[in-house]
Amino acid sequence: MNAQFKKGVLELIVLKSVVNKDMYGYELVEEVSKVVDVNEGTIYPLLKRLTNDHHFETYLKESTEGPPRKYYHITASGIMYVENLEDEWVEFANRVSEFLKEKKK
Amino acid sequence: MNAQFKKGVLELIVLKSVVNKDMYGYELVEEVSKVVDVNEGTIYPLLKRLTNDHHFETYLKESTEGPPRKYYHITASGIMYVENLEDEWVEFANRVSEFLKEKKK
DNA sequence: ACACACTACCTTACATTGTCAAGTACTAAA
DNA sequence: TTTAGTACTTGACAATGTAAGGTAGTGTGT
Repeated sequence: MNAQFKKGVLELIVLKSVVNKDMYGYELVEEVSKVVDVNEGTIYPLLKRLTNDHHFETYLKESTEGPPRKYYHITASGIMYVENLEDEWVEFANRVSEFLKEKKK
Repeated sequence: MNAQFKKGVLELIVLKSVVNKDMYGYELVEEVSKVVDVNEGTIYPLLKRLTNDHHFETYLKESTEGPPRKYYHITASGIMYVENLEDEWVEFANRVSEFLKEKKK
């Protein structure tokens, strides 16, 4: 899978995943992997960035299946950010699709 | 416009543009700009990369409107490469669109 | 003749983001 | 007690787009 295509889009997928319910990192790796190939080394730094930018708040919770989980909760700022990001993606993808369709004629 | 979304996609747009007819750099900057914002500093290094990878061959041609133009012609290798890249992009964009649609429910 | 705008190309320093590989540590099953 | 699965972290690296600057040819207006 082309690594470049994912740039910026993984952020969108992670944010959208967390909008509905708080999730922890390892869970997100699996969730995002259903859409596009991704590995831990990509997701954890991304979560840290989004937290530093105040789009996420975090809290720890014990687990019976391993070490404590760090849960991510989206903030009001995160909500605004993801809505804007989604609009941008849709607009971008549509423009590219239109271009490719034109070229096919 | 989100700079990250463009990663890899500009390459696709440039390649697709040159499939039909040979084009020169400055012309490509304007062509690609119709689809997504882009500047010269992005396109010229990209053209060089694709030429180094033997996806393009180049030749110079005089112009009455300014300095000589460097034309880019796609090679057989370039054709194969762009077809594969387009398939990957379509597959990728569909997966992301599906995911976003799911989240909307 | 001179300045300016437009065409056309190139390059360097930089920022961002994804990959790979390694490491830490807890729980449970073989 | 070794192994597998869960869970988080980090550092060195690669790829690609951006910004800003430079060089040079052609044509227009003053």
